[in-house]
Amino acid sequence: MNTAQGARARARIEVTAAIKDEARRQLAAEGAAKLSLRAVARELGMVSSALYRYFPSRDELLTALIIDAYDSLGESAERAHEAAAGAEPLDRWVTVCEAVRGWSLDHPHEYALIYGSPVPGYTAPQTTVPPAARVGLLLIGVVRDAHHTPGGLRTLPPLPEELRPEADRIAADLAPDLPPEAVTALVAAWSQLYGLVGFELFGQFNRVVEARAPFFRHAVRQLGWGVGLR
Amino acid sequence: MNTAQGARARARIEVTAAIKDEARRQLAAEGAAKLSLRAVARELGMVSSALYRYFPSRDELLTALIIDAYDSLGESAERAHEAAAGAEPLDRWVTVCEAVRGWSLDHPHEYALIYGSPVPGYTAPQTTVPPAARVGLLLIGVVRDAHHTPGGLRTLPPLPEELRPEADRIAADLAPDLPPEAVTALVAAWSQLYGLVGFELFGQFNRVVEARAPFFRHAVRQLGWGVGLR
DNA sequence: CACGAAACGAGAGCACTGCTCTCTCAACTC
DNA sequence: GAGTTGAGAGAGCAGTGCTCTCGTTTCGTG
Repeated sequence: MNTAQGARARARIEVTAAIKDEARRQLAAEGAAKLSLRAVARELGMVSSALYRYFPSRDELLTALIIDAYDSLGESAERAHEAAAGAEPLDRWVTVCEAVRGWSLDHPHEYALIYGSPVPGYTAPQTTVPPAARVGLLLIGVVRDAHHTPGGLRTLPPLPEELRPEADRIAADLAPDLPPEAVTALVAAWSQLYGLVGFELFGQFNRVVEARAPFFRHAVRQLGWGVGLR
Repeated sequence: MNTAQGARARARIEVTAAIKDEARRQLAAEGAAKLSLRAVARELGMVSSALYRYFPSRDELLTALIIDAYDSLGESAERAHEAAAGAEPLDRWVTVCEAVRGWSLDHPHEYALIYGSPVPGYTAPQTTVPPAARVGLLLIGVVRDAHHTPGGLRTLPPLPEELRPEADRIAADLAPDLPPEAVTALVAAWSQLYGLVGFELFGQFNRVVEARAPFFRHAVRQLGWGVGLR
């Protein structure tokens, strides 16, 4: 049904893609704040106003790039996970984390776009939620696999009283089959993973950590251990 | 010697402060990207070009704000630490972390300025390093105190072979009196703290974590436990 | 004290930005 | 084939960072 679309519709798809490609190029080269609609249009041989036929505003273009970035990151992580299919859960956990780190080092500006400060004045629409969840779901999957495997998860220390209801709620939302202690630890570890990546990427580790890959590997292994993997 | 400075010099100090204050106001209101030199000048009743007598560029203004932000955060954390002087190390650790979170929630745009994506194309000069280190030094201090206290630190799991030299180097740089396992865990925990804060601040926890304070408290307590505190 | 240097503020101007509006022309629909 | 819709061009608006020039004020020094 798509193949014999009108010439108009096909052109629209192509131009839209070309705009995103060029925008991504500029994003990679200069960062989000220097992404200029006019420059994109110029590079594509069009005039800036024509671009508004495809994206109603600069923010909408950025949203499109954000979604693509989440998907690109998610796909990287999922591929790495599949490639490690046979391994121990803890090793798969480390593999996924390293894929996140690798993608981030390869796409620093796109990382900044999705996990750095949200572009000021800009709040991401709901559309971005599912792609954004991919890495998280992957990590949940690793822990769930471990849980349903002989040996299972370590027993984690009990949650403090004040956190029990919240932990039950989070667990019910994300992974009802896992113990609340593990799900809570998982959410924390998920965010902490991005602390590690962000600090490396944004220079906070400069003159502090030199051998970044081994450091990262060790840190995320500890993180995995902390959610109950062995 | 400062009191009888020339009228010119005193005026310069005042105007410089006024510029920073107004810039901070705009930063808090709108975020870094919408901080406009012209708007600052306008608000102060000067013309934009006059502002360049005080800051050679917008980036330099931002740098000044970054340093102030680091200092403001550091001071918050230090004050909280002092207020908890008598407590157990682990409790002091949690207190410092909560002070970081509190300051960040109160100053989201300043947090974004220093720990979010670096303003694109911009790399912070060396001047920012000492203020940026304050929170880190505080955390090191807590762990060091614990180490030199009866009971001391937990014995941490041994480091992997590949990380030993790096861990020794980091420990020698930051805290030669602490075991390398602890210093390595400390650096990781330091970055992970900002993962937790950043995710809360930038909306990644929306519709996932609701009771943020208890969640955070628990997570950083685990973090402290992970560096050897008990 | 007076004079020249330095600091300061104002204003005009440049090149750039996101975005809007109007106009024309080609493609599609009925 | 006529009418509707979508695409691109161009001009224009308000805003940005930054530079340059030009009087004025202040200051250190001869």
